[in-house]
Amino acid sequence: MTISEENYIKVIYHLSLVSPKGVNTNAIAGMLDTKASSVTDMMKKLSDKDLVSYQKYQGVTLTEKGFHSAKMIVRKHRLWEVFLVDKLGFSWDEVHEIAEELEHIKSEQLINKLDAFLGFPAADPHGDPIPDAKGVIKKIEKQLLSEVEINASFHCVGVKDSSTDFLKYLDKQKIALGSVVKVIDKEDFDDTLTVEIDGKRLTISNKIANNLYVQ
Amino acid sequence: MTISEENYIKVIYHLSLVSPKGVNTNAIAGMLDTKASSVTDMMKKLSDKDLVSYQKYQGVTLTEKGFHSAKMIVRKHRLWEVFLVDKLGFSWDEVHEIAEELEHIKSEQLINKLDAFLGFPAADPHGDPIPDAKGVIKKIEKQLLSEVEINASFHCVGVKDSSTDFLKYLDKQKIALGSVVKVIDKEDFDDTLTVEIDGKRLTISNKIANNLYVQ
DNA sequence: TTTTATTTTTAGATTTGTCTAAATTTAATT
DNA sequence: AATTAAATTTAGACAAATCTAAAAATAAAA
Repeated sequence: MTISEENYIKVIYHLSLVSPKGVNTNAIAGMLDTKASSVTDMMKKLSDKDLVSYQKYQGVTLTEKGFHSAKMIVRKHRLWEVFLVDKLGFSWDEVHEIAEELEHIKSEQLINKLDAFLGFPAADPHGDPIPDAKGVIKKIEKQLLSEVEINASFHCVGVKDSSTDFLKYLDKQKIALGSVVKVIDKEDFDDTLTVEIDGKRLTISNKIANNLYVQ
Repeated sequence: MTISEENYIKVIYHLSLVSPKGVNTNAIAGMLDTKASSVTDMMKKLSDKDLVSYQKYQGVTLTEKGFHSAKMIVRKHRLWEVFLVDKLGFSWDEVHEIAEELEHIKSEQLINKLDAFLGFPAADPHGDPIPDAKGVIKKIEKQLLSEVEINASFHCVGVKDSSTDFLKYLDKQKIALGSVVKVIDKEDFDDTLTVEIDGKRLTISNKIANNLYVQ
């Protein structure tokens, strides 16, 4: 697979999680910042290689083969992110772009040795699960902070939105994966939350709460 | 720079060390397993980018800019090799190909953090020096084992030939960088050496001795 | 159910890096 | 110095991945 093909497969994988019945041409084009016509061209090629099933105007889905390839790319991306944060000292908002390059390095031996070196981590720095060497993904039990009951305690296990702005906000508020959150109160009008994080009281907008996973 | 451009620059760099007056089109084509006409095309492009100075039929040399780029690529290649051997447990004959891919990852911050993580190594697993962040290369004092005087002791500091076969031969004979070598005798007829390596006596052909650096 | 709007695909062009085959230049040999 | 050989460059073509503009199909609205 070329880097370009891998990028298409990866995007189709992520979009499939939201629309499992078939991914739209325009949606793919939007994610890859390319034109719909380019997507159509590539779908024909990926279909010839039996990585996607594609019928004109009907959207695409990954084949078994394409699904497995996608998970291997995601595995590589997330393992490299762990390496960058845990070993090299990058912060969690700096690693995505570098991992976008590293995920295309080919050697399977490399990624399995890296996995071992990192201690077989279950999740990347944003809390997203890492597929194992066979492609198995252990689902992480989690709820959005915006949806949990009041007066209960949780700990942060992941973010839904990994944008730099959101991650930097969390850093500023000293919220990290593993932090303990107790929901004190929820405002009826706009769903603003009052929470206690690692003992400190804090007010959190619904938009924030809607992007933070807890367990 | 594209990956292809980087590969050309790197090859010109290595060939320049042997022919500093100008590198031949055919020599480049040979190293990159491509055709002379492709090299000519690329030389025009690299010349337009001020990475090489090129005049028809006269061979090419690197400009200041090209020279610096080359050293940064070599730096990345060798640091990744150290990572693969020291941290992931690859053997020294397995790392070249993977490093060929890793050397094209773009982030400067990444490579400097990797350098620090590895403890600012001076040389890669084959004994080749690693340029620092500014491109400075500390020359490693070394001689070929085939050229040293008899009855003196040295230690192995590098290999000239990094082919799998040669490296595997050294592994088999338990010769590693750091091993202590004493030259006992040299056969006049074919320059075969009798040596003592880490205490064990061994007979070594001139071809071997001519690919092993000692200090 | 037409008509309109949106989405998707086709057709043809472009760029990058490569190739083959022919032409040109330089080097080597007689 | 003339001829032959080798190296290098040019010209034209091709595959991969992309684009624009036009055509076709599907979905939405009147």
